Amino acid sequence: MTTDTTDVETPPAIGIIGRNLTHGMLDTLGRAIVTGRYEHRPFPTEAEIAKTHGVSRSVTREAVKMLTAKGLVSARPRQGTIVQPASAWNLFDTDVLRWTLERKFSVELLRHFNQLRVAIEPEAAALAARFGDPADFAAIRGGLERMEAGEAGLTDPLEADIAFHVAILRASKNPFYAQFQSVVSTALRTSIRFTNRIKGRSANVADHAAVADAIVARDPAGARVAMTRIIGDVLTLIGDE
Amino acid sequence: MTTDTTDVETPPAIGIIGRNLTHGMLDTLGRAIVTGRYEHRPFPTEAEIAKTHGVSRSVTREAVKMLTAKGLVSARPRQGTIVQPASAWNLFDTDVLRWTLERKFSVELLRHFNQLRVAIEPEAAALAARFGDPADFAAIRGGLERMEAGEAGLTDPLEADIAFHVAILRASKNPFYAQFQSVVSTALRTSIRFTNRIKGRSANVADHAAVADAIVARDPAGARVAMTRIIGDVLTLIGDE
DNA sequence: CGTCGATATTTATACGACAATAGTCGAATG
DNA sequence: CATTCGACTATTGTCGTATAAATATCGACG
Repeated sequence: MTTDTTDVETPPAIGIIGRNLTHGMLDTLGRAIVTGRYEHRPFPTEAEIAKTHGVSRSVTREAVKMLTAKGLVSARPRQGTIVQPASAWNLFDTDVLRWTLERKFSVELLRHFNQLRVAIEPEAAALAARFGDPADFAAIRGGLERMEAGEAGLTDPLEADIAFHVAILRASKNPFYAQFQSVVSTALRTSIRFTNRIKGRSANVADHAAVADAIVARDPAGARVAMTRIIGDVLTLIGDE
Repeated sequence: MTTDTTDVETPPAIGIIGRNLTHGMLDTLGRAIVTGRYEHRPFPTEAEIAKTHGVSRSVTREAVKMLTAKGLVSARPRQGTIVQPASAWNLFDTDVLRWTLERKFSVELLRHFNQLRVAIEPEAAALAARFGDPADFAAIRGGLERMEAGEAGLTDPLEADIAFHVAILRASKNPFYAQFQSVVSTALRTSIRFTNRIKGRSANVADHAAVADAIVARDPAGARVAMTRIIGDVLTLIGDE
């Protein structure tokens, strides 16, 4: 009946990943798409997916619908489900971001991350200096103090670093900037593996303090410059510009 | 049976919007959520949605799953579907963006748009100057020429403007920047209603030409400055900084 | 009064059936 | 021989129902 396509497909391993079958299928299919498994092979039909993975067609359909919502695929009757070009994918979706990381943990991806950060974060710092409220400042200062504590090995410096940058994004009071929390977190988490390896940095707490000081002093231009220095350093480290 | 909640819900109007029932439901529910209809009211159960809209529960489930994929809601057994805080929404999703626009076409939203653009586009122009290829340059020049033609009323100057900015985003050769095509397009489309109203601008073709020249001349810094001027003008027009 | 269990509610999963749609291919016709 | 129209078919779209799992609520009991 269904042509024997039980070749290299993921074994009937029922979705162990997510919290339910649908999320498991979503994860499996999403990773397969981002990995490029269906670049030279047609995306299977719903019936085939259901059969090869040992789930019902309902689960399959819901997973495919979620992939559609994330822009990875589109479905039309009779034509089947087709993988969309990567340009149509919603890269800021946390799932897509995770799958992308698992695919290629490359320097190129890291450079793209930081090319984005060098645009976003200085402006975010400037906005934070203009619109941040005392609670935001407290969060920023908190991240900074945890970074200092991390210098002494008391806390995780990476998590403190992330908290610092995320606090600034939130302090910008612009919902679009807040969207970059996941991207920046991911970038920092993956960045640490490289930057720590390339150079014994970490002692940039002073730079971070300069950003915080400028923000609290309501100095947008100063905050922008100080933040640019932080990320510019990272970019030069990984060989950009 | 189901408590009489047929009050102000959207009438049984079967999804006329999308290309099928599921997309119609997605659009209806998404717009309702973004509009804030369920801020002070619990999100209905799947059975209620299916009943009030006259569709099957399968259609409802698939629509809810797509909303989940976009971050608007989360569902747990027995607890029902709950609307997520706006900070969890994927604002860069084209659907969410559209619904957001339909909700509040406010100056505040326009300012948020352009606060994002002032961060993204100058860097995109700089990247385009470094990594753009002849085909990209041709697209940028094409948009510029269409803008000039638009000056004479030959073409739509807005669409030409959009094409110009989108071409630069694509020329950055960074997939994250390419993601902003929809945001920038939307921002420009809505911006025109305000900026044209506030001031008889439009004669900024010279500024755009300066950006294009710098990019083609492989001058990243010049491109960045020139692009900053374009968007800075818009920001001052709408009263920011 | 507190803790534990029964119960009910809601999503999660499953299966089967039919409808709608749109490629494909063949036949009829000019 | 070419062209157009129609039947066929594969695939998603929609529906209804049934069962399972999870968990909030409430009542009973210690």
